[in-house]
Amino acid sequence: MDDRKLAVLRAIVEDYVATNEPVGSKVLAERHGLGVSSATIRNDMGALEEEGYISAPHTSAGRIPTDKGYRLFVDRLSTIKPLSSAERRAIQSFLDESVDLHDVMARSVRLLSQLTKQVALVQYPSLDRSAIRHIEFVPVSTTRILIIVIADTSRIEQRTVDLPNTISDQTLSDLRLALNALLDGKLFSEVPDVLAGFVEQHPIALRPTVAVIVSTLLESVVTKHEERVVVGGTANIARGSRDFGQSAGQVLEALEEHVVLLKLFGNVSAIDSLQVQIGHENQVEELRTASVVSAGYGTGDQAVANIGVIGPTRMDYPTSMSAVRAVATYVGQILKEQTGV
Amino acid sequence: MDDRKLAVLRAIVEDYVATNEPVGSKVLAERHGLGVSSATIRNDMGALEEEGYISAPHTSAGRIPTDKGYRLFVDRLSTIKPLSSAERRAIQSFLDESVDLHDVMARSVRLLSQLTKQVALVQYPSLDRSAIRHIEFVPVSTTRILIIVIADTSRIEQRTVDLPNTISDQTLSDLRLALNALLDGKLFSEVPDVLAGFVEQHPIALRPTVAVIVSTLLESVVTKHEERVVVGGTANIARGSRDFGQSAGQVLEALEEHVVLLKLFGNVSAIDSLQVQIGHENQVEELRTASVVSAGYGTGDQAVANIGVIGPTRMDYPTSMSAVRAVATYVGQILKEQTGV
DNA sequence: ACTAGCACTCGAAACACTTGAGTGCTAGAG
DNA sequence: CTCTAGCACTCAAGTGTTTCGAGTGCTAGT
Repeated sequence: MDDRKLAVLRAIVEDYVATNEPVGSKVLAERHGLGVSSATIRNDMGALEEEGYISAPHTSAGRIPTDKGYRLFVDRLSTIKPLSSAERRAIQSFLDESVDLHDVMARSVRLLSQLTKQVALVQYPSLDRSAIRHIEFVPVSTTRILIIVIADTSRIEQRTVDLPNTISDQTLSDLRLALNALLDGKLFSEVPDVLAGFVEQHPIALRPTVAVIVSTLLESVVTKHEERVVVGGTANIARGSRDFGQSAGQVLEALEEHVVLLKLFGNVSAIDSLQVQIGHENQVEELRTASVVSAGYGTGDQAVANIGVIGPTRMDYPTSMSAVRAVATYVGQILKEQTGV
Repeated sequence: MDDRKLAVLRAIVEDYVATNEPVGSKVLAERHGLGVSSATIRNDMGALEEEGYISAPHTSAGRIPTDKGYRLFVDRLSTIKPLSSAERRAIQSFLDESVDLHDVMARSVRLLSQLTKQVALVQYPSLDRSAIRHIEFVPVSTTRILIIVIADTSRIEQRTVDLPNTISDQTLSDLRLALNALLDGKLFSEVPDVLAGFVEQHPIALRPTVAVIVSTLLESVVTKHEERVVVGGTANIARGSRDFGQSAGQVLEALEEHVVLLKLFGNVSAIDSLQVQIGHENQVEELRTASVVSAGYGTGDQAVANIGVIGPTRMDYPTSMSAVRAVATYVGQILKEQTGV
């Protein structure tokens, strides 16, 4: 593809993102130093339109990039804009103040939405990728206990469970020791295998009780564990209200469905790998006019969850990408500091 | 005040809430069975306007209620519409499926926003009103532990802390037992008093370590504990976009500031007491065009936090009030079931 | 005390008209 | 062969004007 045509496309994208107005050949020739006249640019634009990279809302308006145009821009024309060192410091110090996991999540989402002026999405560390650090039983009454599972990613799950029989403090304590010995450091996904046969190792009188505890444990770590996602900066949707037009409500609605958000992220992407989904490329019907920029984060070399932003396809990709990458990196670091050895 | 004038006011409020159009004397006479002609109603409307209960956007439009008008309506003219038993069952069964505190909060906020078509706000149980159920230490490395505080309201706080010296499992266990013995059942607010002098009871060699633990504990339960609030149904703002007009963005923005939300709720209100703040009555500058309906909830006779909805002053108060009350009651019940004895 | 009738007001919708940015095409220059 | 200048054409958006009608306040009458 012609070099100048690419330059024209880049100029169109950048101008449109900056002004939110369809961009015409004239301003392009004047303000973007392409060194050719508007007529020449018109020819190139014609060709670009032919090939599907740009389109005109109507005859007498300028051109706007299509999803395909943005895709080419992201893939070949843009360089991820590095953050200023002041920004980096600001991010780091803001996240450093977090006292616990919720705080880290809340601060990241706020940070990201402010940096990008988009809606930010932050997924809690996925239990599928967490290991057990500790299990605790807290007696609530003689036949009722609170089971608490602490993951190495700082996530804490709790379940209340009613026991068929009363249980002594001593037995409970023994059970706790036994389970911790077995499960400490094990991945959540390994738990069912490790616990196979565990119930049968106990005296018959105790088995119903142990069975209830084990099944609740299994339920909380494998079957029914939720993926949690935090959303922030929804006000940014209303702000640039032109972008989503009438469908702003639909977008907001979709963002309330956490299932949708997870679908949007797809699988947990590898650490440091930026993923960009433009417009129709994402999996969610209602969000076909939106783009998602996401990255995985994690404490080691393994990613534990995703983080990202969602906004109109007309988005400042270079900035969003660098912000997402930076925040993902720092969140990983903080988490490592808080939970690591 | 004249009975008929009150009836007219009620009709205006109900009609305006239903149609979102300024209501004129004619439809009022025709559709609300007041048994008098439009001219008579015009006279009454004139009087009501004089007294500040309604106002006209412009000469040739109908009237709309003022904040003062809504206030009178809520105080004297409306009866809280009871929910159908089907609705009650639906609420109960939906909340019954919750597995833990987060789940209860998430489900309540969703439920409330769907029932009222407004933005729902649910505050996590306030730590100020919680007591300690259990404290746990999980060693992360030889000089680093995770402190976990479990409240009787199911809230769990965690902090990672670096110790000045290594600590043996035995010492840690002793410490845990001692602290639990001291603090179990104590209100968070009582903790500082109870722990006064605790450090000094330990051998000098241990004191730095104990001091760090105690100060972190204090910090997490008193100084720096957050009030957490969940917001849901923000899409409802965009939906009836006429209501907030251009300022929808501002409203969304305000709702992202959790400090603002707490200010909005004010103090935790008593259990079962519905509170209604109309328009300018609330404490938040940016939300002067919004009304808040809230109630306290709790596991016993003491409320532990607030729950409510926020929407335009033009809101269906009877429905909102009954929904808020019902959800508050059920949330209290569920929490009691999950945490209680 | 209520109602019928009437003149008046003023926003909203409809319409015609103008403006100007942007286009495609063609002919000519380098 | 590539670029540029010029020109006729299109069409959204803005502007001014007109019409329409819902709603009002007032007055006279029952």
